[in-house]
Order: sequence, then C-alpha cells, then structure tokens
Amino acid sequence: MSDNPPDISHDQYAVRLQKLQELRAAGRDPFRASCGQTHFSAEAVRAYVEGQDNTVRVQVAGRLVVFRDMGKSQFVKILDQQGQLQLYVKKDLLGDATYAAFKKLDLGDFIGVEGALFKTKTGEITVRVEKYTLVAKALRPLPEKWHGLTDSEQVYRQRYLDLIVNPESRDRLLKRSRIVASLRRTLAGRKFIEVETPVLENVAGGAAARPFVTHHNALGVDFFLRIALELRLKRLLVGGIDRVCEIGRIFRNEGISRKHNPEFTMLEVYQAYSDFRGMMDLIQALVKNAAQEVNGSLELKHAASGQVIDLGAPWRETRYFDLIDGAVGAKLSAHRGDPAKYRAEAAAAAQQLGLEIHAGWETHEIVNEIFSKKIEPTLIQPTFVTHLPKELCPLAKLNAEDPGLIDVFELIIGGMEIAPAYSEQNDPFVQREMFEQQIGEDRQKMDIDFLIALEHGMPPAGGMGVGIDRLCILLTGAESIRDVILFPSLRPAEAKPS
RNA sequence: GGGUCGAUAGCUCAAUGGUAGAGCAGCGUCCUUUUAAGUCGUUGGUUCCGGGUUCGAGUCCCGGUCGACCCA
Repeated sequence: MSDNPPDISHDQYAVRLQKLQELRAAGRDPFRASCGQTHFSAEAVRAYVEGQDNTVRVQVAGRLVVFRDMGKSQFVKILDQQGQLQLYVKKDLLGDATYAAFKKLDLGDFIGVEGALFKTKTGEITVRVEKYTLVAKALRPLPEKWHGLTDSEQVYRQRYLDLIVNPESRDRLLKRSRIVASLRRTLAGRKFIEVETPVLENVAGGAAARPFVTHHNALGVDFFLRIALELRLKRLLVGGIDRVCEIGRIFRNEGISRKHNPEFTMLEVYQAYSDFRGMMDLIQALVKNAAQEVNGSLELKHAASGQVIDLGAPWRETRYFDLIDGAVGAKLSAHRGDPAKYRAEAAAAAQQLGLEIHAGWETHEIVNEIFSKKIEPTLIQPTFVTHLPKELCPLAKLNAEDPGLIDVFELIIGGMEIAPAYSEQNDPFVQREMFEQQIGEDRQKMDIDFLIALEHGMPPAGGMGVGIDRLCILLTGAESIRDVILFPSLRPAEAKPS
C-alpha cells in the first residue's frame, strides 16, 4: 500500500523535528509553554533538609543534559545558570502515558518540573518528579557530554554550546560578572560616581593607538571609536565631579593575540586632590577585594610560571630605570643627559639582549622594548614600576626633580600590564606642549576642546586605567583573553548551509 | 604581515598511498536509586574548499578558507 517511511534514525535533526510535529499534532506547542520556577539548581540543593526526604517541594527548570534510563524509571539532569540538578522520574509517579511522553524528550530540551527533594542512596540531592512540562524543544543535538566542545573555533563562534557543555567556561563567565560587581562596590564605597561617555568621537585621544573609523550618514561625517576614556572623564573633573569612573568598551585597530582583542573593557578612574600614589592604594583595594570575592583567597596560581602570586604581601615598588639598568647590567640611565651617547648605548644594550630594533625608533622606544620584552614578563608578583620616561605618556605630570620623568606607575602582575596610573597633568600650557610634541603638525589629532577645558581649571588628580579583561585573566587563571571575552573578534565564518 | 601546526560522522578522536573506524549522541531491545550508569543490536561520511601527482589520495604536491600557537 503505502511506501515505507524514510529511515531518519541517523538524522538527529529530522528525528527531533518529527517529535515536535507529533506534539503539535496532539495540540501541544512546546514553544508556547511556560512553567513556574521557585528555585535555581544550587538553591534547591541548599533547600533540602537533612534526613527529611520528600518534605521540601520545589519547581525547577532547565535544559536536559544527562539521561540515565532504567526502563521504568530514570535519573536525568537539568542545567540552569547555577549548574546541574538531578531529577528522578518514575513511571508509577507519572502514569503510563505521561511517562511514555517523557521518554520521548531529547537531550537539549528545556523542561520545567515540580516535585519534592530527596537524597539518593549515593547521597545526591534529587527532585522526585511529580509533574513536568516541555517548555522548549531543541532541534539540534548537544556536543559530547564527557569531552565537551574542544574545537576553539566552535567554542568562540557558538559560545552557547561551550557554556552548556564546558562547566569551566560558565564558571569564568560568572566569575567575570562577580569581578566587575566587586569593582563597582569598591568604587562606590569610596564615593566614585560612575558615568557613561560617548563611544563615537571626533578625535580619538587619550592613548597612542590606531582607531576604528565609522561613518554617520545624517551628519555626513566620519567618527572614530574611542581608544580610551581619559579625555572625556577629565572634562568631568573640570565640571566638578571629583571622583568619577567609567567601565567601558574601547576599540583599538591593532593586532590580535592572547593578550589583545580589538575591543576590550577598561575601567578608568579619576580622583581629584589625589595623585598617582593615591592610586596605589585604590588599585590594591580593587584587586584584593575582587580576588577575595571570586577566589576567596589572596593567593593565585600563575600557570605560565608555576609561581604562586601573593596579593596579600606588600606590593613591590621600583623605578623604571633601576629595572632597565639591572636588565642591561650597566648604568644605561646615566647617559640620559647625552642624547647621542644614550641612543648608542641603548641600541647596543638591546642588541646584546638579542632584541631586534628598528632604525626609525626613538631612543625611548628602544629602551621600552627592553622593558616590555626582558623585564615585564619576569614581574610575576605585583610590582609598581614608577618614574617612567615622559615620552611614554603625554597626559601625566612631569616629575618635580627630573622633568624627563613622569609621576606615574605601571602595575605589573603575572608578567602582564594590569593598570597604569598617573598624577594627571592639569597645566594647560604643558599639556599643549606635550600634545604638540606627540602629534607634531597634525592639528586634526589635537583635542582642542580638551585644552580649553583645562584652561577653565582642572583640580589635581590621580587617574588610573584598569584592563578588566586582563584582570579577569589573572583572577580566573585563563590562558587567553578569548577565554574571558564571550564573543572574541574573529574573521567571518565561511557561509555554511544548515 | 611571516613561520609552525590543525580541520575526518552531531561531538571527541583513530586510520603504512590500497575496503574510512571507535566512543559518546541517535535509532530499536532489557533494566524502578543511577553517577561518563549498565546490556544486546543497529543507522550514520562532499575526510574544510579547488587543482595536481598516481593504476589508486583522508594520507603526497600546489593554491585558497578558517582556527590555534609563536614572531612582527
């Protein structure tokens, strides 16, 4: 009579689609259902009263991720934002028809259940299911439950799958959220006002980096995506907001690496009447509170070096040129007064250390190459590097004793730059001169309005930038910035038919 | 931008230049306290894409795409 139906048993999408159509034919659309939820998974486990099986009732919901089917009963697990929770489903509790329908569910489906808590003979707190509702059907199968998803490309492009099957990935997301919340609490406790300033700017200033360019159609002008928060926040200091901060996305049109993503998150803080030394106190509070919040400890394992980073010990403070002289093994800094000699000695020292230097580099760039290649990676314990050469930042105050240096620190932890801080330059004449030296003749790059703001008077201030992504790498033990950024920048995927 | 490595079933991985396999998932069976549950059976492949060498290519060569790592 009729043809045999095609064998779809190998096609998991087709099998699931057929089940969905059968449900709809029976008048049940799982995408229209909803359910109650009294507890998340971890809350349900905590709600259990020891020795009091079947007394505490809960409604829980989540995605089915484990089936252990024993015929007339089965243990299954659902996953919600707090983790997994085991459910026990029995035929004689649900009745034949309902139990048969439950057995047709697929891994990945979302269900809501109602029942009482009990403890199994192996000691796992479990919900004895009395009622269930399928609330969303999954048409595609989950990745493998034991190994999870390992293909890094799929992890980044389909982060939702990574979050479902790799618990450490979900943990990192949760930790990042708590780190940021902790930073906000610490700042609020010190009376900082959090603001939001524009991402689209006419002049991309406050740092040395290539910006992204975009276009505004109605105005007919190009905008730059911001490369720093600094110049906007300092205008707010001028405007009388004495302690101001912003946690914001910034964009730098530069290379991608384990420590760099084109868009990343920066915390910048500005505190009037303070200076870079005041920022030392603040950053220690920010980092220690966040570490305590997320790890319950001030000790961190630094995977790359095997060392234990002790945030509780006094943080080392050292001068930039002391580190340089130490790495070079000679008094390189003694030649700073003699430009030709200084350059020759710096180049010789860099070459001796096996560094490649470029003919066009300024002397301070050669010296900083020594710093970033030979010194920074060795600074595992928290280290404030102070008294940097002024060329490295045109927005900081010059040192009173040595105007070739600036009143700043660079905080290094785990071989990574975590936070630079300055005594902020508020002399409009010096600031204009520093800008001119930095950008030369290119008036387009000069933020004139910022200079006007300074002429209205800006209080002395300490300012600091904290790379949130890098702080998260440090505090979560991640190997790459892509592990702490949910959707890292990638090339477009080849269009694949589904 | 350069170098090295990688891409095989939905996922995790095998496969001397000679019939593309396993585990999980799926499908069918047994099992009412399991812990990567177990048990018996079973389906499933554009080997990333395009060329080339060869009697024969997942494997060798060339080009490309995407990713990882290192370097700039």
